[in-house]
Amino acid sequence: MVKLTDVAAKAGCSVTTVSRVINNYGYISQKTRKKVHEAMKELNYQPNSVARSLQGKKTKLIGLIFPDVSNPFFGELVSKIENQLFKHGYKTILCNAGNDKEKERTYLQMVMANQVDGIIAGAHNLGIDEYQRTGLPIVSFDRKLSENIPIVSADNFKGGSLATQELYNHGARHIYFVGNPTLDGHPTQKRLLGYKETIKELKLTEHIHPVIFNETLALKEMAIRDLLENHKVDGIVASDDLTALLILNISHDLGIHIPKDLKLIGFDGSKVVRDFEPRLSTIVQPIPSIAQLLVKLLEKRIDNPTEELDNYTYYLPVELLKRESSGN
Amino acid sequence: MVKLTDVAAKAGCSVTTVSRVINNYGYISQKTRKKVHEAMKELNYQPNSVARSLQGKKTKLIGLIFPDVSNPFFGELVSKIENQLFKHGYKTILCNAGNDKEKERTYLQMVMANQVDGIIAGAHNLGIDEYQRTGLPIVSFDRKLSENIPIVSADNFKGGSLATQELYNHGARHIYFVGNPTLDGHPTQKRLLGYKETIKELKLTEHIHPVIFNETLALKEMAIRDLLENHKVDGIVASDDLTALLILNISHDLGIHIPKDLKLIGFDGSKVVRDFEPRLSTIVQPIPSIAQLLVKLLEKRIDNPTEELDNYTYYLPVELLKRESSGN
DNA sequence: CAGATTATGTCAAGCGCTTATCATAAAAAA
DNA sequence: TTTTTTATGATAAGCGCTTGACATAATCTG
Repeated sequence: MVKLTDVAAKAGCSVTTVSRVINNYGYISQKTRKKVHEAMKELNYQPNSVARSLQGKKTKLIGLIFPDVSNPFFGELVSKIENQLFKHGYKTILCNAGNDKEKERTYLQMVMANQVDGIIAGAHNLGIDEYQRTGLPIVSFDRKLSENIPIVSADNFKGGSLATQELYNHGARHIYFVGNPTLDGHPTQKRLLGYKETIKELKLTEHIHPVIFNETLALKEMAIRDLLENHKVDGIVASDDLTALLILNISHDLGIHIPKDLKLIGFDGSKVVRDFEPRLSTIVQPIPSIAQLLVKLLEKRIDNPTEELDNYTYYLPVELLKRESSGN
Repeated sequence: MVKLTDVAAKAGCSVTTVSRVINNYGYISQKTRKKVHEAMKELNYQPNSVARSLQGKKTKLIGLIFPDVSNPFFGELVSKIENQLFKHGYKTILCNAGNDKEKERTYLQMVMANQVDGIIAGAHNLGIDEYQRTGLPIVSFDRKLSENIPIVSADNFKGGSLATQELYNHGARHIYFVGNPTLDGHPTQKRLLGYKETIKELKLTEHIHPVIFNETLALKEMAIRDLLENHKVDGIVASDDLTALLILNISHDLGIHIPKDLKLIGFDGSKVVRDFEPRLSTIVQPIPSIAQLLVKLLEKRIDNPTEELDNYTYYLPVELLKRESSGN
């Protein structure tokens, strides 16, 4: 482990001088600065960030708490966030909290113990206060944690509405909402509300068919099969793309033709799904913008924790991607 | 920030005693141990891991360097690894290196500066020596870095072979390998070798049609379109599932029926692809086992850096998932 | 009850780095 | 040349925690 004193020795100056170069304060001549930099390079010196942190310097670590990167949407989101963070000089500590309260709690403790500079919260198994109690700068994705924690989210309501309207425009009149029916501030709730409102405007009857997120594949398939076989349905707004894909597949098995017999639209629009299932219409969340804004807000909080923001709620515009499945 | 001294005060004992219960050494009565634990709980105390690390204690941080979690395969792999690490008390620092040499290098520096206990290397833009030079415990996924760095990988050769044989069994005689053609130790190379060997055994002619990983979607599509339109082909071994999906889609566009006109098989078998594209035959990598083994080996290295392993190369068995696309 | 064992405390050094203070030296400005 | 300004060094304290050395109680054993 090469350390500060080694650099000083190599550069032929005092540790104070080296520290001055690194932290850029006090008087330093160009000549010594160069000498020091050369010594650092030659020795391949990296200031021990652990020791620096102990002085109260920033750790440049951010805790990312999300459900699961094996889900393509979260995978892409986390990927973009990590990239943004990197650009701003931060390292990412990743937690896949799944729907595991205990794991999320433990991680919260862990990242605190590691003196992270802030947290981006995207999994929401825990209550507000557990996050609040960390005393750390936090920004939230897709769910309101508290008044003073900024929340970034796609315009889910608008998305639900757009999706419903799109199916209607292509002739669907028995339009179901299929997906997570929970009403507890989960992001899909707003999608549902957008659906409901539009259904009302269109003077149609609302139909909600629950397919729970955390269920096994088989149970989800059963629920969908039940819907397709036993209900009069000619349009489906799926709460997310994966559910939509399931519907696509099962329809095919049952000989239901999409979009002739059934019009379908998903939600999320991750790149993977867009690129590799080109038949599926969907509401696209602006993942790169979400990532950018989350990081920007978090950094603002970190640099100035007390400053009030002029806005704590950000709804980023979604986009309707029209493809075959909705009737195009 | 509640600190050790606060706990000591609360528990009515000395810092030494508190430290003794935390680090579990020396003599401690059950009574005091309990008192201390209660004090810690009441104050919601977490030992400052930064300060501990400075004493040379483990940081319990692991650097994960992979191409990109927005790819479903890596998403799932990283997810499983993170879970394993968590079970073993480690936190995960995530780096999506993409194919960016500079970013990978910078991350390597960063994680060193953060005193990580070890690295799991899955992106391979850099040379051996840059990893070697870290002096950290390392395990590698899918590529040989050096003699003394354990490498875990699926049995890609066997996979390539199985895939080819499967297409043959269903009647294909003009079997192409489509994907990354590089020959530099990239994991797909072994898949290609498995294909080649089997083609030879079957007394067929080998055909390799390059579709480069990092190209844009449009260019990949062009390459595939060219293949399907201008070549006599009735079977395709794709180097990975995403390429296979592309082929599936383009075939459909061109009115080529799979599996009647063309038999197709992919590679990777991430859960997302398996669950949501049930038509696709593929060679399934045992992601959970890979994750488990990587973590197990890394921990072994961390706990005993000098101990020689009895094996530095691990090929985990792949599984042929037979579905419609290959002719079932 | 003496001696061993167990339990706790006090004190101080140190992990690698930052930073303030004070002192001194070299260069630039007057 | 004298005064400022700029550049560097020596020294020490401290971030929060660990750990060893040493001392002193309290408890247990035979």
